[in-house]
Amino acid sequence: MAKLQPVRGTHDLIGHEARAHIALTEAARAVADRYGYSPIATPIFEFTDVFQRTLGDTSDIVKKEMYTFEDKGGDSLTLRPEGTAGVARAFISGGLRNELPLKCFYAGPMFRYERPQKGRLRQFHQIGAELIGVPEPTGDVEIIALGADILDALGILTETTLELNTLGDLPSRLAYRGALVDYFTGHADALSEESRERLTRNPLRILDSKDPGDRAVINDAPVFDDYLSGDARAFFKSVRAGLDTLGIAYELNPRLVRGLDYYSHTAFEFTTEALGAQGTVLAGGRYDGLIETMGGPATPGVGWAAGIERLAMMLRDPDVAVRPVVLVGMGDDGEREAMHLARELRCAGLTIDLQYKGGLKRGLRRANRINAAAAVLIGADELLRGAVTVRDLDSGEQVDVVITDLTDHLAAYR
RNA sequence: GUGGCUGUAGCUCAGUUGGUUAGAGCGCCUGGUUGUGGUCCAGGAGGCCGUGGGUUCAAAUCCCAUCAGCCACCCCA
Repeated sequence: MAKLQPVRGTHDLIGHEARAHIALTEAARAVADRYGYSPIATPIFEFTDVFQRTLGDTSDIVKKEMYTFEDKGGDSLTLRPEGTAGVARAFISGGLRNELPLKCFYAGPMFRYERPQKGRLRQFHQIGAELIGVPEPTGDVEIIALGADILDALGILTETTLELNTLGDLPSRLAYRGALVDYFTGHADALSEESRERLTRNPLRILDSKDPGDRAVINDAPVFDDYLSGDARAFFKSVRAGLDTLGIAYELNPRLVRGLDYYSHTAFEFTTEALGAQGTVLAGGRYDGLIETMGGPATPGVGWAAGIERLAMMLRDPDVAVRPVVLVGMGDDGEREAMHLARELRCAGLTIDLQYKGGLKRGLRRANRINAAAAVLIGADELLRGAVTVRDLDSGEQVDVVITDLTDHLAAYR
């Protein structure tokens, strides 16, 4: 802490950046509203157990990325690294089992102790949606459609690719996992060091390895399709058919593996080339076993999360801030009247920027800088007549306006 | 957590083989216009050269450490 600087991997949101985040979140929320998804806000920290148990002891998040600390009461707490576990916990502790299906949308900060780089921060923000209590593939289709429509509302759907895979049901996955471990163990000496580690942690990940040596071994590895149960295969087929019906394009990616243990069946990611190494923009899947694992009633769920910073990087200058009208008062009487009028006009729904101090020149210069549409000049001459001067800052034209007509006159600038 | 690149004014950057008061553009402030912006002209403020240590008569420049940013890996949003 030599100099006053933000904690590594955190970032201040200032000005148009802050505005862009809010606009983006609200645009997404509006789409979620139309899908009937209600807002939910869970705490940004939970008992460590909530994440440890649900994400799986072998996941990177639990192993090295959690912000965990002990509070003054001696409880181990963790800043949430993702949103689903908290929602699931709220579902259980709030006794919402009679409210099914539960459809919710959230937005807020997440925390992961990672090495930061572009598109990856220690505190970042996500929007997310969860659909709890719907075991049918229709639920998967809806949740994916919601994600696609939000990306579309933001104008970036066409720059993304929807990748789709199935992780099968639990029996299928365990059988396949076992087959993979057997196979790769037999070829362990040919595997990279990293993949040998993955063998115990998450064997499915080996399939996604970029190591050339690994690729050769992977080519002859068992194929998941051979281990998929009939039910799991039928489920996946329904999901694909639903997406086809809605005209949502996707690419099958058999190597798409989710990092968190609680996923099953459908896994999907909207990815882009535009963001470098961090290509995943919106990702999720089905988590049928999660709530039961946490000690709740067996309840299926499906959902996704998207990184707001990553989405924001894909938007092109969405600065659509309203152009204000600037009020410039001159002299004591003028400044007092400006303050008074500012409040009246704001209450009337206009966006008003009050010039607090300084003369006309400075007021106009500042008006120009903040891209104001018009300036209202309030000085002694005008006040004697009960009027003000309204200057259009684009044309430079000025007109005298009686104060009682000002609100109506400025309607053109709202 | 691993490897590579980078760090000079609010921003983008220049700074010659180490050499005396560290520069430019943009932005900001003031004046030219005691009540009229954007253009133009003149002037001004603003830098412990990321931080700490070392080498040297002398360090923005060389060495080490550290912090931060970027890129790749890992992983993920």
